[in-house]
Amino acid sequence: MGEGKPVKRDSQKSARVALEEIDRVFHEKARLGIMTTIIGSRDGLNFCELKDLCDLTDGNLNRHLKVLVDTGVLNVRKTGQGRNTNSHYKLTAKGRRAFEKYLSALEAILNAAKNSADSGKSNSAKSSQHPGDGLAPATG
Amino acid sequence: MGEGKPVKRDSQKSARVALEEIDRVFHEKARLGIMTTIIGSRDGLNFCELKDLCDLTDGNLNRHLKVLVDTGVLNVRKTGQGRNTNSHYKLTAKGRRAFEKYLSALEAILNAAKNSADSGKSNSAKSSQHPGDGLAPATG
DNA sequence: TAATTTACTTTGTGCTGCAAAGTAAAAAGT
DNA sequence: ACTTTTTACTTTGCAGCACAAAGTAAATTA
Repeated sequence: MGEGKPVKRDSQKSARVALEEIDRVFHEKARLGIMTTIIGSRDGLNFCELKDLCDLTDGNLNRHLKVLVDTGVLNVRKTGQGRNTNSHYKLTAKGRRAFEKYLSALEAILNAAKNSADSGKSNSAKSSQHPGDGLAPATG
Repeated sequence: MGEGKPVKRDSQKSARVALEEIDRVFHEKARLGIMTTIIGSRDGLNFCELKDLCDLTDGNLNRHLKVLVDTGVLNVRKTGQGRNTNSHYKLTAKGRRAFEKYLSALEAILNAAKNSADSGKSNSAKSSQHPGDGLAPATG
């Protein structure tokens, strides 16, 4: 027993384990937005709806969707041609599972960080109680 | 006009707002690890400690620390020379505030995503058009 | 004192995100 | 009818970033 701060060490460890579960496919602003948008739609969304909801440029959205399709997170169904093209994107079962795993990892990191933030904040005694939800702003 | 799912829309909206608060400086695996590690230490950590705790290569750690220092998130204090160099990194007040803001944004997105995931779950996910394609488990 | 180790720093490369430009077809204007 | 505009994407080019290999400086060991 030489450990002074078991709580902090625990946080670090779980954060590190969770960090390994962070899937780069999801850990990207634009794609995180796409996923958060599409995961709530039962029947998927088409290009234009996504563009509108995610506030991305055409090319940018297209690229990220391609990544998500190529990794099997989404599937596409394209109908029509030219101006009438409709590309309908939908979450796959694998995609959902993978994303939920990512979310779990994020949650673990978040909790670890909040916990650590608490313990590292004060300059003197360790008050290891954490406010349930909001992160208290730093003092100075 | 004509929205049927207020809960989902709410989630999407808050997720989108939070997405804008996602600071690229923190939204990167390695740096997230560094931050999560260093935020729990009252007096900061030196290069070697960070290297050990974050499991990063020298060059990689150095680069990310540089980014964090250059953006004013961390400050460095270097003593000694050559093999005796000791680079001590510590969170700045600004850095702490910024990181806590990032964490809050992450939390909002996480909640929105979880919320949306629940509402979008029911009948999708089973019928993928491209089965069999493995989801790359990007663990590296 | 030559080789090794420690504690970083610099350099090179390949990938990724982003937006501008391009394409195809329908709709609108003349 | 035919030219222009709009819609719905796709392709291309570039800039920036992450990562690791190689480099540097000094202390320690053989």
